[in-house]
Amino acid sequence: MALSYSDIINPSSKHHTYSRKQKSLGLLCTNFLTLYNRDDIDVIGLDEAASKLGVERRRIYDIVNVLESVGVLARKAKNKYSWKGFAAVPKALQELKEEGLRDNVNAIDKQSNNSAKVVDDDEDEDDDSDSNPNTGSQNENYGIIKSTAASRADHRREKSLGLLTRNFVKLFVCSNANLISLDESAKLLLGDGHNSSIMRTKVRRLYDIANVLSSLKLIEKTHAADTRKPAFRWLGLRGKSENGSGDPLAPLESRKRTFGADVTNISFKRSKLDSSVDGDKSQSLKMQKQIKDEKIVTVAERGNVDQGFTAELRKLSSLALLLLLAWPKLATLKKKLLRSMTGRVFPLLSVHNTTTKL
DNA sequence: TTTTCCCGCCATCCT
DNA sequence: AGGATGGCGGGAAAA
Repeated sequence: MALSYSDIINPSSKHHTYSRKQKSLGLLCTNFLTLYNRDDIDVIGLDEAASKLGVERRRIYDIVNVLESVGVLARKAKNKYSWKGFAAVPKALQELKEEGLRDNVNAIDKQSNNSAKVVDDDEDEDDDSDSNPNTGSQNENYGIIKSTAASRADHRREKSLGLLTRNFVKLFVCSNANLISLDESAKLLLGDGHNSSIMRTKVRRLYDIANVLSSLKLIEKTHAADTRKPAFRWLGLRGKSENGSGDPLAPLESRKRTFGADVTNISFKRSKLDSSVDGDKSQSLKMQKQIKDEKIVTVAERGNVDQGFTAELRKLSSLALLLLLAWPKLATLKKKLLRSMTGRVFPLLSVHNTTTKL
């Protein structure tokens, strides 16, 4: 069979031992896509997907939740999702953008109570026990956040992978920063001060999300321009302008379907494993990332003045915006700041970015 | 070592 | 009750 070994770059691969790479969420998502990204697909059954892809149900939930957040899928019923395809992504992103801008803007007058939640939150630190924290308080979040009814135990939803995904995407879509590291994200999506434990967990989730978003080519992993710290760059719908009917996602790469690609994930347990049969697959090579080398954060007009300083300022302002977006408590301060910042020292920060880039 | 992040236990949310 | 969902974090493969 196609024996393109799991990794072209693995000459010394003795007897393949357990490899996380072939079990990654990203790969699973890619396989999921090659399996269902077709016009004649309507509904997708979770069990069916799980067995076809050779993974346990649990993993399907993981990718399905983020795919749904971006519009590629829509939950139809129990165990059933409908395929929307990449054609639905632009709209979903647009909505996320509006939603994000809206509810950080509608924080206008809220001085009465101190804490508000829009992005995400958790409970108080340290014990405290008993007595449910929130509840009674008159939440001011007007609509937007989807769920119309605030079910009591709906507290769970607030930590869902889906919500996290949407908020993560909002960070990119609502600001002009297109490069951000996961722990910055975690910090932004969480209040700044938090248990390292909470943070760690949040980052774990972000890794999961980032992997499938990467598979979708909505983001790409790189490194911060200055530091070597890994970070993710927003790609959005690349090579998709106008629109012409259909869809298409494939930015470049006009390859048709990938025949012979084994879409099934071999199921080796995490420990040892025999050597019978090869489990290759590796459907097509990754795809050349050829996003040119864009320098630092966002484009910005090519100034030739204090390049370095300007870049730093930009980066700073971007982070500041993100922080503000994620921290509704600072509504008032935010307004003042934006008012004074906009169109001046931070020209590229004008909130109403306009033109939906994506 | 640190960074990634898979695995699957088990709490929750539906039927 | 029983099945569908999906937090959550241990701990091991990858840098």
